[in-house]
This record gives sequence, C-alpha cells and structure tokens, in this order.
Amino acid sequence: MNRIVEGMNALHSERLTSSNLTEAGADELARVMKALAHPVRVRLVNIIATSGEGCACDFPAAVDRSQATVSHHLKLLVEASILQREQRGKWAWFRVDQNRLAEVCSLIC
Amino acid sequence: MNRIVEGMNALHSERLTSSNLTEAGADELARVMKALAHPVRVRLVNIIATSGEGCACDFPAAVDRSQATVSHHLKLLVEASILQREQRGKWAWFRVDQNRLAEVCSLIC
DNA sequence: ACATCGAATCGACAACTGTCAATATGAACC
DNA sequence: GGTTCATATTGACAGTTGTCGATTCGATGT
Repeated sequence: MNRIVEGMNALHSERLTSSNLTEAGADELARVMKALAHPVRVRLVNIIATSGEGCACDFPAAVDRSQATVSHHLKLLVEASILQREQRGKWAWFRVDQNRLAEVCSLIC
Repeated sequence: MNRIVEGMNALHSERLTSSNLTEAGADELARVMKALAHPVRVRLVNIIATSGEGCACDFPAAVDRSQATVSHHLKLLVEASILQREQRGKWAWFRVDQNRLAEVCSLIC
C-alpha cells in the first residue's frame, strides 16, 4: 500500500552497526534520532519520563518556551512515536513509549 | 579548568529517563543525537562499523556526496566522539568508537 | 625544492528548523 | 448556542544545516 506505515516503520532487525542496514533504514534511523536531537525535546521527554506522564499545560513554563513552540516539539516527538498523546477533557497528556525508546537503543547498539 | 572537556563531557549517570538530568546534560545529549540525526552520517557510521574501519577516500562514492560534504560529516562525527580518525600516509582512516555508542545507548535507556 | 594526491577548509547558496504572535479549533460548562 | 479555556495551526522571520566548487593544507615521493 504505502511505502512507510505512517510514523512507524519496518526497521525490523536493521541496526546501525550491522551489515543489512538499507538506505531506507538509514533514513528512518536518522529520523528518530532527529526527534531527540534538540535540547527542548530531550527535556520534555525527561520531564514526562520521570513523572510517568505529563500535561501539556505545564510544559511552557518548564522549558521556558511559548505554548506554540512546545506544541510544535510535542508534535515531532509524537510523530516519531516517542511520546503518546491522550486527550483528557480540555487537557492533553503525554507518556513516553518505553518500547520505542528500547527500540531506538537496540538500533544503535 | 574548562567547563566541558572538549568533545566529551560529564554525562556520568545522567539519563534521558532519570530525574537527575540537568539542563547542560540535556544539551549534551541532544548534541550527540544530532550527530546521528542525518542519513548520510548514519550510513557512514554503518559502513565503517561493518568493515571495522574505513578510508575516507571510499566514502564520497559510497554515499554519493562530494568529497567536501563527506569531510564535513566526518568532522561532525569525530567531534561527537562517535568516530576516531587516524592518519595513514596520505589517507585518513576511521573507526567507530563502540564504547561511545554504548554510552549513547545507556543515555537513552 | 617541487609535483602529486588525498583531505580539510572556505565561500556561497538553498533548504530546513526553532521561535513566537496571532488565529483557529475543539472540548467543557453554562 | 455562546463563553471560556487548553491546545493546534498558521505565517513570518532569524538562525542553522547541507551541499558543492574552489582553494588550501599536508604528507609522499621524486
């Protein structure tokens, strides 16, 4: 159907240091890394991970960025499947997908 | 002496998902991630890792980029301590610092 | 010294990214 | 249905990054 299953992909057993890494695999690996390649996004993930979950309403103050900027970064993290979003009433709550993080690890080592 | 030991840093036990991550730690973590956040750099690391080592002379053809561009990417990877450079006569050879990769892993998981 | 050849650096340019103010969307509560 | 409040989206702009041709640097061998 479509070449890449939106957001997620078929990195199966392709790893940074093993010989079967395809060009598409390299693209995807770089894409995930890019999601974690900004201090604000790292801090967001850290804040959410340490608390188990976090409300978007708290983040602008926590990372000293505007609401629009925070929303932008959250979107990138969700698109990379690192965060999961959940609507609770008016509020947006986020959790870290630990499996995804573990997957990222296994891609590197 | 200086606040950051050039290229390397004191990430000691600061991890993406643990509560003691400082703002400086987040900056440094993002900096390392950034080094792996480009398809060409991922492919360079992969090529070098699978062969054990690699000569810069082979990379432009391998990744389909100019010599100048490859040199630029190699520099970023060396600065992030992911690659180690060694001069052999006229040629520059590179190896992957596996310990550094392992360190990156431990920062994420 | 000089010529050669591989790699690094420079300069320029296009593309991408991070940021915020302003606006739109959408959910809850009257 | 109108108001309120939290979040997303848009538009604009500055800063950063990726790229290459041209040049410089450095090591070898003559």
